[in-house]
Amino acid sequence: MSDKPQTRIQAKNRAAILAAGLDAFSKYGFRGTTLDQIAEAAGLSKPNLLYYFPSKDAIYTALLERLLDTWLDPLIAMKADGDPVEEILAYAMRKLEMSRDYPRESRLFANEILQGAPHIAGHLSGDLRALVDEKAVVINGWAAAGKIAPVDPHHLIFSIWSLTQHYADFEVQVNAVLGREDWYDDAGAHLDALLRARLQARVPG
Amino acid sequence: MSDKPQTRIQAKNRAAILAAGLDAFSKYGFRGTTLDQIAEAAGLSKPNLLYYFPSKDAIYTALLERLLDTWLDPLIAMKADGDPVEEILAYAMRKLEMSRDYPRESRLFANEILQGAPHIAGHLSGDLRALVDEKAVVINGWAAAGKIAPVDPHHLIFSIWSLTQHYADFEVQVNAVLGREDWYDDAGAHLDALLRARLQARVPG
DNA sequence: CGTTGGTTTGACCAATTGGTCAAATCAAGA
DNA sequence: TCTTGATTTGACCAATTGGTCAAACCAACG
Repeated sequence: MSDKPQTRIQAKNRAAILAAGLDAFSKYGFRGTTLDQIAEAAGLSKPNLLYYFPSKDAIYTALLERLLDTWLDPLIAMKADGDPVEEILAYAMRKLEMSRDYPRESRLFANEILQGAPHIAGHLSGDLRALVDEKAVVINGWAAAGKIAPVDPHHLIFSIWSLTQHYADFEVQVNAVLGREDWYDDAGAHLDALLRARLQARVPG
Repeated sequence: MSDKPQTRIQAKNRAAILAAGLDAFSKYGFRGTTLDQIAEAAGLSKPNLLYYFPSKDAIYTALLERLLDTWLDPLIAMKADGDPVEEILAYAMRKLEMSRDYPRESRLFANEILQGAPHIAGHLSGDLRALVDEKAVVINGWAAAGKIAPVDPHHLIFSIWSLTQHYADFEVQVNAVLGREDWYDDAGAHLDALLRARLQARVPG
């Protein structure tokens, strides 16, 4: 994927288009987003927008690829040779940070999955599955060594995904129910206690 | 809300439209769904569809209202006079059952929230918030009485929402990562262990 | 059988959709 | 300054969108 040299104008406009596209696609999904919408938010005319990206699909695909490129980094960073509980907790906290710092990316991903993952189905059953399986082995090893309580590693990972992404994807609901928007620290503390209790549950016998 | 008398044909066609609409809206959201799409799936012509519902919005609204009508039932059913841990666990299991039995409804809700909850914002900060606050008092009471470990009740409820709805909203991803589709029982066992560990965590001191 | 009210449809509409294209404009280096 | 290539735009297009309407159809009851 060699980055072709870009003029300043290209860099600026492509960035503006991707930013506008992320805003729109993350809210309305691929089909619910229009080129005019993106063009206006990016401050460009529609033909001008299509000068930088050949099609609506190209914008969407570019955003998804950029996302997938970093989406798995927090899980990749969970290392077998660290302290098990702290490694898992640190992973959960990194995911929670991503929900705070990149909520639109999280919602873009959620939208894509809701629609049946038409653009990234292969990625899910390929890269993603392989990575999760690999980390499941690590978690199973920790459990076998008595470092954490026995746990289904796949569902543990699903739990971390759901608990953290919820704060980005359902942000509107969280804000409405809590009546405020400064709940991030509370969420982190709650998540920490929840996972810690499960991982350190005394094994009966 | 008096149900007007309906002919058999009306009942059948309205049901077919709502079913088709649920399919489409839950995948593609409001803006990403077309009337032609719904009409074809319902086996009706577009003008015929519009004979039963005055607009696309009316179909969507009808679905949302039908959903909200039962969406909170599991939480409402959580009673203060039961055994705390079992009440909370039973609530989580009811939500998980809803993810299994009504995944499209869950995705419809998720789509609405992702788009910023334009149709149900009032409901979120009204009914929903009131109900959650009410149950938070109950949970706080259980904690104060030493029946469960101290826990942030709002975030505990968010956790149950996210953990359970994840299996409906991200079903495609779960299937892809696990490589199979018969994971419901495992999910239930995992959820049970996770919440139980947290609720029964020994209070230090 | 005829009528009446519920049901269905083909034709149609204005607005919007994703996308094209040639012409015009602009920026910057020779 | 002139030129060249990058950038921008107005005009345009076919297809699709949500929605309308009058006419036709149909089921059932008197």
